[in-house]
Amino acid sequence: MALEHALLVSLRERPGTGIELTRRFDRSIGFFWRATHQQIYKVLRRMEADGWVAASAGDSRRTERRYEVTALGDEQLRAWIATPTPPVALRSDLAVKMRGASYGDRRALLAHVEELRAEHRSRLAHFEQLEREQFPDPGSLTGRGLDTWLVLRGGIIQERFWVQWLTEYV
Amino acid sequence: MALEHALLVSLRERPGTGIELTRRFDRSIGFFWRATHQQIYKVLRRMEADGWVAASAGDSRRTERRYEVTALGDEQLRAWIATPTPPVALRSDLAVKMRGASYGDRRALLAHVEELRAEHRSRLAHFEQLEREQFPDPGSLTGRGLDTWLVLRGGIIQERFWVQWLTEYV
DNA sequence: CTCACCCGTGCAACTAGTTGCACAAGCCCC
DNA sequence: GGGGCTTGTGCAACTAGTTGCACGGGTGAG
Repeated sequence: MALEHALLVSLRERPGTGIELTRRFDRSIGFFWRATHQQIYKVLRRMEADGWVAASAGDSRRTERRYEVTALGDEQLRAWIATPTPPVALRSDLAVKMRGASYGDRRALLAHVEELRAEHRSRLAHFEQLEREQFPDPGSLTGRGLDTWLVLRGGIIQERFWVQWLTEYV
Repeated sequence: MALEHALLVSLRERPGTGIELTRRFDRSIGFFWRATHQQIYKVLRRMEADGWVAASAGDSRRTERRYEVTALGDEQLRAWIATPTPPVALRSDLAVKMRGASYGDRRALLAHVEELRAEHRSRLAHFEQLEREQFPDPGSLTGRGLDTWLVLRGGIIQERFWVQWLTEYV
């Protein structure tokens, strides 16, 4: 149920249209919450109906709708952030395959693991580069900048988890 | 779509009833794929209809149904393990909350993070104990034992990821 | 100018998973 | 040996997310 709230966070930072939100999700929050544009449009409509966000006509096209957070939406976000979060487990097809390797083609699985490891390596490198470029001095951060950095750190550490695990595997 | 296949893996190791599978999911595979008993019963019925598994009457109660993998199910599992796996991202409410901390009660969030960190710490300790007890000499493992150990390693490394990240946070 | 293509929005149908509850069989205690 | 409790199976209703497609309004090439 976090998609609504992820959208609220994004819209609090800056109002935007459906497609803009979709693109913002390709970075930062998107490390930890992925969504298709269809899902985002659907949820935005519902949030509008519930009064969490308000839409205004955009300027570039007739059909464009620019959303911003209402007072109610703000309150909802605040309340949600205050509720405790149960720890969620990662769902990984790959882990299931590893566990069942005896019942399939072990050699082929190893090749896939190798590929995935390369992919995670390059994502890790990408994230680390982002960190160097955008947060050269993390010690001085506060407020939203700090929050963004901490989530990026989560992305980096997560990629390290993958690289380390898959390296043990191969 | 991995639940079917996770059940196949579990049933290949040993035939079992719905409730037994539910309990097996509380460990090992369950680190990476959690499911409620309702979901498991539903999927077992579908798999039976599709001919992936066969049910026989259990001994302890009239209604008990003991499932085992058919030749077709085995083939499906083998084929699935051979298909490449797209990398899936972790979905984390907590990350969204961290990212939106400016718009809520930062102090309360920190307290929750602290709690979750303690929980991950204790799970990590539990997993490490399992490893010591059940795999005193990992170097000598092969086949299914090796697979089980490697997945447990994934669970351990994942918990370390959480502890590390949340420690950076607080 | 206009036609072909692209882009942003969105609907429809489907699948996966969750929540809440029901029911029957065994068990356990008096 | 009967009444309440627990356990295993499962249905029903709902929510979240995915996949595939449609449509209308620009935009740019000829």
